[in-house]
Amino acid sequence: MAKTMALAPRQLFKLLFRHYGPRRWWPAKTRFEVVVGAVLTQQTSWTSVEKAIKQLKKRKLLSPKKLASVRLPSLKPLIRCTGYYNQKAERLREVVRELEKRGGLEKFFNQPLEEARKELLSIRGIGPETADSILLYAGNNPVFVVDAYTFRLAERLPLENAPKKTKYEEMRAYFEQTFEKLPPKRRTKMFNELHALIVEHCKQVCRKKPLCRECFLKRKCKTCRPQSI
DNA sequence: AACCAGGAGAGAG
DNA sequence: CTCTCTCATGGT
Repeated sequence: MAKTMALAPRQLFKLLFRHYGPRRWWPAKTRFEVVVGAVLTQQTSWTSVEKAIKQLKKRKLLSPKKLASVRLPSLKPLIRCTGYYNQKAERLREVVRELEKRGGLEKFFNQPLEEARKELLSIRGIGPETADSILLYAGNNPVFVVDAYTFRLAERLPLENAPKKTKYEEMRAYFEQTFEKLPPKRRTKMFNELHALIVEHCKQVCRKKPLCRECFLKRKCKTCRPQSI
């Protein structure tokens, strides 16, 4: 009976946090690095992005000014390891240019949240997930980031009353609503951890260490089934 | 050796 | 609005 019960987002957070502990995201030193990483990590593993970031640092290109004016032939080989490097080189530079045009990140986040989101989404190379990643992890705004893992988890757990796949905005609203009574600072911290926890969990259960539903819920199960969450 | 990775954009219907 | 294709390298 208990194993067919749908889970609420709060419970999900509790279980994941208890199991994995704080994630300390985003793995970057500056807000600008968050932006660069957010673009490069699209459909790509983070380890590849780390290599690319390292390369950019080595070439002293990891700054708004430099990246805004770099020539594509110089940029492409450095981020080649992240895949889609032709697109990403062009789009990454464009993203940096657009943000510089608006006076830099400091000034950019000094505006209403919805305005910032709208502007981010208007830039080529920034879709909903990347925009929200930047808003949350670079701007410390109380925004929940939805990714492919989130949809998968919501469907397979399942999460109670969760929206269907492909409905990004609905899923984001679903998570944000469940914590709406908390103060903004607290929400920011929650969303920061929850998204990172979902990523960590799915990376493990979907590839390396299969963890069945029983394990997930109770952390003690002798009959792990193949269908991991 | 297939399959997936912390997506996004463009085009078709 | 909802599919479907494309972009591409790197790890399991």
